[in-house]
Amino acid sequence: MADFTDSVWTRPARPRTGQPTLSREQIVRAAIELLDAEGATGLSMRRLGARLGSGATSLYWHVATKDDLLELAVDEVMGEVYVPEVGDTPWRVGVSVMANGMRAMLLRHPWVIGQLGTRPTIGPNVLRMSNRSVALLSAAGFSGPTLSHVHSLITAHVIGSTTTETAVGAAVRRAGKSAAELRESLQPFMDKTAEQYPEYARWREEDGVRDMEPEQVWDQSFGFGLDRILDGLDLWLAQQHARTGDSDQQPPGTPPIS
Amino acid sequence: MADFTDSVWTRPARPRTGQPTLSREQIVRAAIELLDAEGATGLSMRRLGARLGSGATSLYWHVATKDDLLELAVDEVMGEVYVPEVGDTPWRVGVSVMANGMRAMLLRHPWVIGQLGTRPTIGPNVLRMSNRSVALLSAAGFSGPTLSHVHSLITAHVIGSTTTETAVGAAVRRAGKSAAELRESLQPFMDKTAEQYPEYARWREEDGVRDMEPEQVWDQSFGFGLDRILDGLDLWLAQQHARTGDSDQQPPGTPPIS
DNA sequence: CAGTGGACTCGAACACTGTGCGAGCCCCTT
DNA sequence: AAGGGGCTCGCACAGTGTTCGAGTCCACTG
Repeated sequence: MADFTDSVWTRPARPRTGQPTLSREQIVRAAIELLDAEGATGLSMRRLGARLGSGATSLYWHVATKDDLLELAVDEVMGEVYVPEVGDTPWRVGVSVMANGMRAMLLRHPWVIGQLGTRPTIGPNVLRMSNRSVALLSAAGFSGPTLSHVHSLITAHVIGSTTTETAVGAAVRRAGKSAAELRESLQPFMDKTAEQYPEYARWREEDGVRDMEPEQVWDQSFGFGLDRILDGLDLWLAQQHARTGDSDQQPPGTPPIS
Repeated sequence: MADFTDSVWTRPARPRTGQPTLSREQIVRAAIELLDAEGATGLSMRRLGARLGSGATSLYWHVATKDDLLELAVDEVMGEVYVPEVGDTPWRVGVSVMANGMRAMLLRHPWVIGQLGTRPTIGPNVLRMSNRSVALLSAAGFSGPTLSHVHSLITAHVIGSTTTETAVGAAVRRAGKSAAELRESLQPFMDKTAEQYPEYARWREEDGVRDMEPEQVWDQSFGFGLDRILDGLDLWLAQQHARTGDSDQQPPGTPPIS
């Protein structure tokens, strides 16, 4: 049984010599390509081996198990998200950049979502991100357990909203139609269930979303949520300041209402 | 290829006669039990069949595919979450009850998380929940696309925060140790990486979480985030009211700061 | 009452999956 | 020249989801 202490990250990497034809980095990169192209079900050791021009079981010299490979792949793509250096921008902007960057990355690699619930991510790139995030939030005026909660709140919003977005993305892809066509073909079913759910139906008529690009709607929804969260956090900071009574030193954030 | 139009919910159920030994409901219930007990990897058609005392392939008469079965199972457990009737409580309370209920359900059935990113959930119980939620938010003063965004924001917070929570839950379970023991055994690794990430390390020392029950920390984190979100939404409602100028008619919500 | 058809169960089989094992290759060191 | 370790890979095993066709049983019709 795999102990958590014994994970890809805690175990020492195998020493390398010579010029082997395969390398861990190469395998991870190829795995990511395969995952991007065909989703989580498209990745099998045999197919990955074929893609690399080698036997399937050769991979096991460089990677202990498929699960480890996935963990490596997740951390690798986590490295794609940029988190601003502290002091470069107001904290709201810094957090927004991080959140939007992480969302964009999850949309580029939708298979990551399915991995996040199965094991905690503690790879170097994730830790690097966390480090930056902590710096950002610490400078904003958060500390102790609250800082942790704020970090969780931001990433939870990214993960949560992206989860539902990739879900319908997957459906659209499976159907092989455009999102609009799919909604069209789903219409009769929705009409039928709408009869049972009056509130839902009433809202569906007036939502005024029918003639927008789906992408725009997602972006808007994500941005709206993030803004509300940041507003709520700003409010909390203001209250905290009022309570402790040091009203002379402003936290380096933009005011909640512009 | 499975069209989305052709899903478990749009397809008519098979007509039933006689007293067959298997039923769709029974299969779904057993599947949920298996999933709860052993996680997503523990569910296989053969094992499910064995549990029900029947052949594995008999299940395919009642359920078109394993994917369909999972969809049914997800919707089934979605039915466990209670969403208050509109008017019973202030909207903040109503939303809190819904969010906490959904979180509790996801923690009871951690395998659901892994399903949410792969396909959209449009089962009857989900629709029932959405209907209630729409009613709640509509009464609170949200409408149009914003209402949709608010609904997404709430569920995203539930899904996102539960995702990371179940992730470490899975690790704890795999390790076969308690959460405390696991963190203990992970300590040397964390210490080593902490050297590289100063901010992270500094915060880890002062987070003051080390001697709390992990469950309490999760609860606290979730509650903190939800409160910030609700504050942000209340603020938005207030601004909206100020803008449209009807200051006499208060929305039926508790004030943002008590 | 005989018989026909449909609801339902199930075993065999197919094409896959992740992974362990041991044989073999190649190059570096002694 | 001999050895050994890094590395590749074919075979095999246990298990997966799903298809197909044969078989059972019951309700209805002629």
